Amino acid sequence: MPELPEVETYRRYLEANVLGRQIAVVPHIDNSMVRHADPLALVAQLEGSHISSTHRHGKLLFANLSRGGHLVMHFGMTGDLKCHPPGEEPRHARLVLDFETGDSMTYVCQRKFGYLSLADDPEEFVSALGWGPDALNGLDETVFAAGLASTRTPIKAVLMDQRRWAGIGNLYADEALFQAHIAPTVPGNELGPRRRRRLFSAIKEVLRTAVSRGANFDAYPDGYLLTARVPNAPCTNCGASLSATKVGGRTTIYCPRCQRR
DNA sequence: CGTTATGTTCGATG
DNA sequence: GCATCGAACATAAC
Repeated sequence: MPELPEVETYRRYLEANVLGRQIAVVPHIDNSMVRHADPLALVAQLEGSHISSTHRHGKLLFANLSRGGHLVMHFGMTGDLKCHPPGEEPRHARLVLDFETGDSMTYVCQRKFGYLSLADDPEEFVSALGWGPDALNGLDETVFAAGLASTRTPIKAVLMDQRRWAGIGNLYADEALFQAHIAPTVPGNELGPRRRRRLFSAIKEVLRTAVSRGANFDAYPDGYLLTARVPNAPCTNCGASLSATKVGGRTTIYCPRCQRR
């Protein structure tokens, strides 16, 4: 579940359920998931801390720890957060926090493509990764235009490149291109000002809408590709059969009739 | 058995 | 340096 809207939903979940509650003990951690930090140091910072605030940049979530530092969470393709009674950890638990108040919260990551870390400063961590501004809160049209103008790479691959701007993955790239009526294979530098503006607006609109619905696909508006993103399904816009292909190495679903080159 | 999966990185090649 | 392609990571579902 982990593109920008999903991670923003996790952030709000932390704010609503975990903020200010002291972590008594960390009964389980998968050391192989910890990057750029010492697992023992991470546990040491977690135990006795409470989360005092949260921050998100692209697909990265940061939890400010009261004893110092930030717990960093990346969710890969299969990450999730879940509160539950102590001792009832979900499958594929990679980090479990037991709170003094009684229950627990688990970071789950089935495929282990995500990672955990400990950072002094969130924005320093982000810039060390070389990532661009947050696609929802930090990306402006000037940067967007410059990012497209400088490359012949297919627009979909450009949208997913975290070094240009952070947070858009395979599904929301398809959705934004669908809403903007732009074919995924168009080279970035072939989009004129008009279509570029339409795409910029579509990105913001799609991300805002997804966040406001808690990244729940079932709650997305009629006409969203993500409500029926299946090869050969009828386009919600024109009824044509949706095509499937690969762009940027990822499965891509689009309408060959309404999305123009 | 083979294929696919909401992510990212690295190496080979042109 | 840039772009493209494929493989790799680890695990499950169909």
